[in-house]
Amino acid sequence: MTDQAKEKETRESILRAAREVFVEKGLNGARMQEIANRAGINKALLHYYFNNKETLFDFVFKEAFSQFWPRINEELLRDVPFRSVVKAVVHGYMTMLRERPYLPNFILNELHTNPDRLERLMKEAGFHPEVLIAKIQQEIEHGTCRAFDPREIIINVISLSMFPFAARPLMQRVWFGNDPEQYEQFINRRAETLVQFLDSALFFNAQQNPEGL
Amino acid sequence: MTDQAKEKETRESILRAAREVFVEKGLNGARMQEIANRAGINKALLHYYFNNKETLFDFVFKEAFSQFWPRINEELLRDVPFRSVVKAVVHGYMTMLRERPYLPNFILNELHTNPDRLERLMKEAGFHPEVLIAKIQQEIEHGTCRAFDPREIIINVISLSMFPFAARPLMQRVWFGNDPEQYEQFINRRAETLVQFLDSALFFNAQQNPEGL
DNA sequence: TGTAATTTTGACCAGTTGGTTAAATCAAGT
DNA sequence: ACTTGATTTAACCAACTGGTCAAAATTACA
Repeated sequence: MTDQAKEKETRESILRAAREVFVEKGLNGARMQEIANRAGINKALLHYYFNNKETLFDFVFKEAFSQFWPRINEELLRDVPFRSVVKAVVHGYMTMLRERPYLPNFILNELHTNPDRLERLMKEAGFHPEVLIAKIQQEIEHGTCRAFDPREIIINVISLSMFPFAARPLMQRVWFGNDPEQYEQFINRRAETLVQFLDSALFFNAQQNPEGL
Repeated sequence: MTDQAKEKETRESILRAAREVFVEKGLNGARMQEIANRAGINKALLHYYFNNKETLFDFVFKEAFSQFWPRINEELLRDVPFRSVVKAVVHGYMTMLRERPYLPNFILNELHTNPDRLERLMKEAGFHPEVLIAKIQQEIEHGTCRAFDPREIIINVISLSMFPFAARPLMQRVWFGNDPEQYEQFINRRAETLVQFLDSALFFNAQQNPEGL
């Protein structure tokens, strides 16, 4: 194996291990030793790749944080109705979260512990809601969408998508006797019903399906 | 001052300090020394009142956790329509969360770090959704409420109530230039609009207000 | 006032943690 | 084979952390 390939491989295994441990234990609970162990390397080598804990955490957190806001630019550029945007966003969130179920908890966890990091990352992984808000307002004026504060609509969509993942340990126990499989099925069904729920909440003629998508 | 009064006062100041520090830093990030400092006492005295960190954390967490599930028994016993129950629950949540804005984050934080504690607390601070589910199902059959899985309805109500508090640092920065006052106003307005939102989502004749309450 | 019980304190400790260092190993080019 | 540079390791350390303990201060009460 070449040098570069090996380097990259080690780096990846470190990041994978770091993600695991940070997600499980949080920044403060995570131990560099454990990350090294899971990556199958020495602790000194860990510091060789990432100078210190903060650097490593920052890298992992940044990666996760970049996925927090809905990705909608493409949909918005095309002239689809807001209703289809909602559907696309929800489905996008749900598939993303099925792959990264740890993400909401991870982000909410370290959200208020280090405001400076947040400030910095907010600028880097920018979310520009102006276009989206304008579209919502436009549909409200046009009478298609119910008249809620657009910011609340956006927060509601994010809340409904993320919270069930963040509160999974609780929900899984209450509703499904702590059976992971049943909860996954529940989440799978939810991808559909959530769109219906938001449809009823936001749009006037909520019985039939939206045309696009 | 009598012994008992003083003891109680010290104990309360410890708990107040512990709540602060645990909420800010999490279980692992919290330092017994800092808790002692904020309580204005010695670290040894802290261990005199609470044997160890776990005991203290358990106490604080348990107190918070007991408020997680909606309190609805009284409303349900009276024969009010589900629509009014939703309204009452949302308002109950919002006033509770205005007093304890740290609660969602705090609970979601330590949710998946210690499953055993969760298991124990779930039994103590019991939530018995059977009655509520039955009521929802009944209204669905009666044609008043849209046909969603009752469990999803409950999760949605909790999500919409709690998430904006859990994600406050983010939301406050994105929408309100990190001005706490503006966010509080936003939350205050939300108490009303959230009821409307759920009304549209769940019930068929969603324009006018529900009769009860 | 005297005394037993409780509350508070400062000093201390053993274990852990993030991080360092100097030396050893390895890969690749010449 | 030799040099050069990157990678890996074991041993180590200073700082910190939760927790202890014996003694001092305070309080309750006879």
